[in-house]
Amino acid sequence: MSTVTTDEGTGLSISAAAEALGVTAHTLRYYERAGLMLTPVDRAHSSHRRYREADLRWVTLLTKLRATGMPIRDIRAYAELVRFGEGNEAGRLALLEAHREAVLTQLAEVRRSLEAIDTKIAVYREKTHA
Amino acid sequence: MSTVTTDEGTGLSISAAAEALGVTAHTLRYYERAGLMLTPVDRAHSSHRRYREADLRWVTLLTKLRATGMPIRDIRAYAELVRFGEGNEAGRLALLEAHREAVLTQLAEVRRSLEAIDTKIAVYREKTHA
DNA sequence: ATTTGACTTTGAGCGCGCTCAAAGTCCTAG
DNA sequence: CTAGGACTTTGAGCGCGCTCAAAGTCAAAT
Repeated sequence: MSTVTTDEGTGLSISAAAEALGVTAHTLRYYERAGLMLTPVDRAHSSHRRYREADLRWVTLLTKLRATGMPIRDIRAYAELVRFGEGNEAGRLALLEAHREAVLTQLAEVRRSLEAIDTKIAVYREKTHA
Repeated sequence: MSTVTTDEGTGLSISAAAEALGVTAHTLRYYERAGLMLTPVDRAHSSHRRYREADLRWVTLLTKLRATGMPIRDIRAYAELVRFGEGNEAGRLALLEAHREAVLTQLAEVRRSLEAIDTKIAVYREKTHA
C-alpha cells in the first residue's frame, strides 16, 4: 500500500519524492545518472533510494533551473561547482547570472511575440464578434 | 516584366528570405514540408523558390508562434484553418486564445522560478562580495 | 510458500525541431 | 566550354530531455 519511511535512513521513497517534487521517478533517476545530484542519494535496504530534505531542496532548485530553460549540461556544471565545495562561489554566481540574463532575454522575446499574437487575436475578435 | 504577377523577378530567394526572417533556408524548406505554408511558394526558373511579401508576413507570424512555444503540429492546424478560407475565424481565434493562455501560464512559471533563482543569486552576492 | 508490488539496473526508444548529406539541376562568369 | 555557386529533392541524422522496457531483487501480505 503505502511505502513510507523505515527505521534505516529517514527520507522519502523515490515515488514519494517524485510526487512531492512534481516530477516522475524516471526523471529523478535520470537526473542522478546525468550527474546532477550533489551527493549519492541515500539507500535503504541497500537498494531503494531515500530522498532526504537536502535532496528535495536541491532537486527543487534543479526544477526551477529547468523550468527556466537551463540545459542539463549547464546544470551539471553548476552541480559540479557546488559539489567541489567552498571557494568557487564567484563561479557559481557567474553561472547563475549568465542564466538569468538568458532568461530575461528570452522573456522579452516571448513578450514581444505574444504582443503580435494578441494583435492577431484582436483582429479575429473584431471579425467574429462584431 | 511589369504586368505579370508571377514574374520571375518578384520575391526573394530562399537565402535572402531566410536572412530577412532570421531563420535558416533549411528551416524554411522544413516549414514548407511540414505543411505550414498557406500556399505553395512561388518558383522562378521552375525550381528556385521566390518568397513574396505575403509569404514573409506569414512566416513572420510562424516565427512568433514558434518563439512562444507553439508546437509545429498546432501551427499546422492553424495554417489549415487559414488555408481553408473564410468561415472558420472562430476556430482560429479559439486556437490562438488557447495558445495565449498556455503562454501566460508558462510565463508565470518562469517568473516564479526566476524569482527563486534571483534569491539564490542574492545569497551568492552576499557571500562573495561581503 | 507464494504472490504482489515497489523498487533496482542498463540500455534502448521516442518526440520534437531542426540540420545536414548526397546527388542533381540550372544560371552566370570567365 | 567549363567552373562555380545557389539552388533543388529525398531521406537520414542529431541533440535534447526525458521515457520506457526488460529482467531482476527484496519485503510484506495472503
